[in-house]
Amino acid sequence: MKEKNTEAKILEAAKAVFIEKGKDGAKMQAIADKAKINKALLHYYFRSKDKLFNVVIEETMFHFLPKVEETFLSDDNFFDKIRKVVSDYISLLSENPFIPAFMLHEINRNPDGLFNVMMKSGIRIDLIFTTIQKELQNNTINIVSPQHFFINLLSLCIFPIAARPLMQRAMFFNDQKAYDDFIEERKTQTAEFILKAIKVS
Amino acid sequence: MKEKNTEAKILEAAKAVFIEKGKDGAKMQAIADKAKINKALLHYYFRSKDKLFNVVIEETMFHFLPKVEETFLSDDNFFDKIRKVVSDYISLLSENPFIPAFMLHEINRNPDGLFNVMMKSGIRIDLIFTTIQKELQNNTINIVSPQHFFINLLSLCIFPIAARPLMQRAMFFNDQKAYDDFIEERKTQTAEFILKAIKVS
DNA sequence: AATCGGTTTAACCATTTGGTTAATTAATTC
DNA sequence: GAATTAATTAACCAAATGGTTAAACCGATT
Repeated sequence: MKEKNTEAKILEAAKAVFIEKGKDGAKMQAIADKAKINKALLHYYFRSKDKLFNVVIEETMFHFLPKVEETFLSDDNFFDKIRKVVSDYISLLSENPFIPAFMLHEINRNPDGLFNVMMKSGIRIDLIFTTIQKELQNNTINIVSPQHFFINLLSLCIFPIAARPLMQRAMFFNDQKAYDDFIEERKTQTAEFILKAIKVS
Repeated sequence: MKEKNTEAKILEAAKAVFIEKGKDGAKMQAIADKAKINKALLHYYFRSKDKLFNVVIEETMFHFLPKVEETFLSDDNFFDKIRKVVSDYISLLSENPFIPAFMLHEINRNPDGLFNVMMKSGIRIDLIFTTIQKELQNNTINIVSPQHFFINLLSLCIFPIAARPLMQRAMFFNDQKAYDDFIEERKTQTAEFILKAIKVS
């Protein structure tokens, strides 16, 4: 039989189920169903739920972590970098709307495990801070610290996607398109909000 | 026996366990152990896991939702209101560090259920928007819309607590006190960041 | 076509888990 | 203080769930 790559089919299904339901809420049977295979095949390929989940976590981190660093280390104008990183990151997350809440849940469920994976990803958060620090010394921006600035940026990009299901209901009468438009606006407005807050006056 | 109020003891334990582990990760036995009672007593008082969880959700929402509205509807100067709501909300959340990620997870797990509870809480988000809108018409602030402004404010308060376990490791070498200080700074700096971003220039 | 290795499945197993029952103990009422 | 009601527990149950096993299947090799 072997119509396609079974392992890839399983991983795709596992990602979808784990990210939507969380590790505890996800059932191996549900993953098998989604991949249209027998449950025993899951264990044939990945041994255990823990092992499978770890692979999902690693692939997810490798997929979503580097984007920020990448843009920050380019040699664009600093303000344009902010515009780009905000827009790109909001785009990426809004196409994967369960990722933010999933990751935040996992951050609290197993912080050490996540942090180890993050280290393995080779991301260099200190390089981002250095870039910001340099800009700070050039007197083009006015911020308290690179850490505050960076967290502010992440907050404004990630939270509106993580909280979407409630915010869409509470602010837009559960109008899907209204929130889509809202997110679309945020791709530019969030950067302008940040820039106004940090520009030297 | 009946040393204290058993029902309250159970609820306290249930809150702690549910909020730390999430609905799926929480086990009834763990709640019983934490409350130091027999598992059957849980069902004697609350019938089922679902029922118990609903009570926890309701109490949690009633505890954490109204604070924002309260401050916003006071008749302080608008800028002082922002300073106060930001400081108070960051304080409240940092004393209950699992709440943000728990709520965000729940928002995605069961948005309709959560929204219904929110409605029952009597919170009037539209009144907050009206307050902001009025300020907008008085030309004292420069924002895109009350919705953007409100989400920005929530993002900057909530995300840094929700992501703390990872951020503390990634940014401060897992130094507890360093992150405590960081949060303490945010109580004032976040408001100033927002104010700079919205003040008419 | 017989065989051999990797792949897939149906059936099964052991543990965990939410929930129940029947009996015991503590309070309350008469 | 006996009778009645409420609170609490140990033991048990059934379903769900992660994981295993042995057999079947399939494609390639000889």
